[in-house]
Amino acid sequence: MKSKRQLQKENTRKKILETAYQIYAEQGFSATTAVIAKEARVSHGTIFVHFPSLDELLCCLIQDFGDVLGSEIHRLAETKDNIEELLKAHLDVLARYEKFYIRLIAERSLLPEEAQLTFSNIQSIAAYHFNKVIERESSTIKNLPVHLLFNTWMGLIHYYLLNKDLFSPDAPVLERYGPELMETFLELMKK
Amino acid sequence: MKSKRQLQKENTRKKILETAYQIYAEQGFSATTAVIAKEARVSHGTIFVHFPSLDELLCCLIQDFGDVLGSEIHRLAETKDNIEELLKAHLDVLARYEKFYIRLIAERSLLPEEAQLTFSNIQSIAAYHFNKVIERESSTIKNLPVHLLFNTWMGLIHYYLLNKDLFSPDAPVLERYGPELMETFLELMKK
Amino acid sequence: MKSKRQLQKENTRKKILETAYQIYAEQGFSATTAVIAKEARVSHGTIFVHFPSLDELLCCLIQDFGDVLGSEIHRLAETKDNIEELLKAHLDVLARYEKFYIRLIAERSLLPEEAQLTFSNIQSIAAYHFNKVIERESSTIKNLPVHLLFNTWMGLIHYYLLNKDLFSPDAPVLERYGPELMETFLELMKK
Amino acid sequence: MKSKRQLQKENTRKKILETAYQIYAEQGFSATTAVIAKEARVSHGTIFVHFPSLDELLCCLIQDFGDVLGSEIHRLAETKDNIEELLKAHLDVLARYEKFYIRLIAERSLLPEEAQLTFSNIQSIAAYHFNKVIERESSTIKNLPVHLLFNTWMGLIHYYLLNKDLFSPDAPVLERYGPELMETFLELMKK
DNA sequence: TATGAATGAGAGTTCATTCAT
DNA sequence: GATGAATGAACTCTCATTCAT
Repeated sequence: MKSKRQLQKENTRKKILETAYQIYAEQGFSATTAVIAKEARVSHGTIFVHFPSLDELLCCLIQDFGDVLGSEIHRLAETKDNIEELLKAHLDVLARYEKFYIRLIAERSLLPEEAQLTFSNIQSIAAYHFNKVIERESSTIKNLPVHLLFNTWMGLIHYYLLNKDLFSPDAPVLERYGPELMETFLELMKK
Repeated sequence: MKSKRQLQKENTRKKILETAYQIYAEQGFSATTAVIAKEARVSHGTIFVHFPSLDELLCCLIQDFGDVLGSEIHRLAETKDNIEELLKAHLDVLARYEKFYIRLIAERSLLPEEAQLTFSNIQSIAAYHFNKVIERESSTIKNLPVHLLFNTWMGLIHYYLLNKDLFSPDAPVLERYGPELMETFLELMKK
Repeated sequence: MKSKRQLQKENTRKKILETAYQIYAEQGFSATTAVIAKEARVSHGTIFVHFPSLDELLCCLIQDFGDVLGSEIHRLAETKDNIEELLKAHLDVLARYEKFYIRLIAERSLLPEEAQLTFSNIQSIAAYHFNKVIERESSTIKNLPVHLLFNTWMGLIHYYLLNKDLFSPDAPVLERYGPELMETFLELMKK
Repeated sequence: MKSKRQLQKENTRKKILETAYQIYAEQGFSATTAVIAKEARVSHGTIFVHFPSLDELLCCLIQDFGDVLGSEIHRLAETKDNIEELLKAHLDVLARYEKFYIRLIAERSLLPEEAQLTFSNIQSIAAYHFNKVIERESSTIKNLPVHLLFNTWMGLIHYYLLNKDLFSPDAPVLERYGPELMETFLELMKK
């Protein structure tokens, strides 16, 4: 059982991470620690009590995000045994975190290297499930290296995410274009 | 006829733009105006004589870049009447400007909104030629909306460009993976 | 008779002072209260339970140090009745606390004024014994005001202590140069 | 011939150094760059236009100071051929820069290492002249290693400088005690 | 036209101190 | 009495922009 103090500390840390998540999703990764602190209603110094540096905060945040995203993809993907459902699940998960995910892929170069790696690892979970399902359905799918199929899929959805302002400035992109993208990709893969 | 002064001025402006292009290609768009001025061998203030603000410089630079890229694509694409050659031409052009182009798509969020739009317009030229060729070859190509085919192609190559550090940290990505990407895409499109 | 709580409290206080002594000896007086607390295995706040402010801690520490040093000098000096043995005793005592003593004279300006005064008072004990012995041996010693002789001696050893990094970066200075300094000083005083 | 711009720049740099000199002399080396900027009537950023970092400012300042002090000592010492005059000259020079010199020897440990070395080198100039004169007068001086004589002298005056608050809180120490110290030291050296 | 020294708002980070637990 | 999370003022340093020359 946790003491009140421990709970409060965890709360503050969580609050900072959640606020950072929102602020970054909204303003991008050039948002300042001062803004995050203000929005989280903690003092500026408090951020550095919980995270020794901005880079550390970013790493933790993205690590956490990666864990959540990865495990959600994993959980949903596990029960899917056809490619269509898998892609749908993938889109569903990304749609839920769309705003932040866009910032992540759009501003990756601003992030500390460690965070970049962390994020890179997320992809491999999706790739793993993709692989598994593709192999099973290989008879109806064009004979191409799996990784190229996967990268085409990733490229397609990232392209729409990165160009959200063109495709769907106000509403979430994946909500609007997800089905279309899926159908396109399925049709392309088909023998 | 231009006075000597005017020529000199144009020269300086050009020098700044060229240097900015190189510096940004090398260091990304967080490079400072001071660095650009130094490398261009002009004073720091001179930059602001020619461009009222950094954002203006970025807009002009990307405008210029867009014009060059657009017209090069246009020039090469005009003579191509099959999809394969067109894609090859597209890759060739992008390969020539790879470093800067990557920065552009990777750090687009750092750019002023106007520059983002400017750049967006570039795509339409490629799209136009893509459209034209696809329609001609529609008999052998899967029956999908052309813009989705185009976006799949763009997504694929952008995905490799954006993840250059993973796919080809040292050598240019398009040089190494271009053919493979093209073949993949052609195979996918095929009926 | 003391309650358990009182004993505990005294213990903690002592622990803090001892740790502070070691940390300051090692790192100088710019060491932070957080470091001291950590090393003393008490919470950061505990320091301020025992000492209302950092300055107060410093004053107590230096007061205590002064008391120990003063009484040690006094104890040893009391039994010495010739100048040579007195100086030797003085050096011996200082050698035992060399590291901290150096910090004290080297970083005196960082200390609260009160601590500076406290420390100043230490000197007078040495001066007192010096005086006494000198007067007894005045026949063989140059006819100079005693305080000037004493200050010359203090100056000489402080000079070596303050420039330890030049004279003896690794080994204790007084161990290495003490005898030499003593001989020099004795020879200088001699008629 | 220098342009107005160059003169102005040099002026600002000089102003910053002079102000830093005064502020440090008055408040010690923990004075902040903001205070120096304010007192020098330049913006805070200007300091970093002229000196890339605080450490660099300190190094330049102490370098400059060392050069001035060293050459003054050298100039005055050159024409002196007896020890008495030499010591008087030494005291005269130090007296002129007393406040800053005290900070330098009192807070040496706060300075960047490079500055510490710079300062150390200053001493050797005094030592050189001391050596030369002592050798000439060796017949009347006690037979002791010259460096020990020199260090005794340095120790003596540094001791009075470092304890200015005890010996002469208001008036300059060397003005008040210089002659006395000199006489004492001469008497001690005498055979 | 070109210069570059000067500006100043704002960045991340540190740390003695407080106070609810 | 002891805790340690939270505070916030103060620190050094950055950089697009200005303007007298």
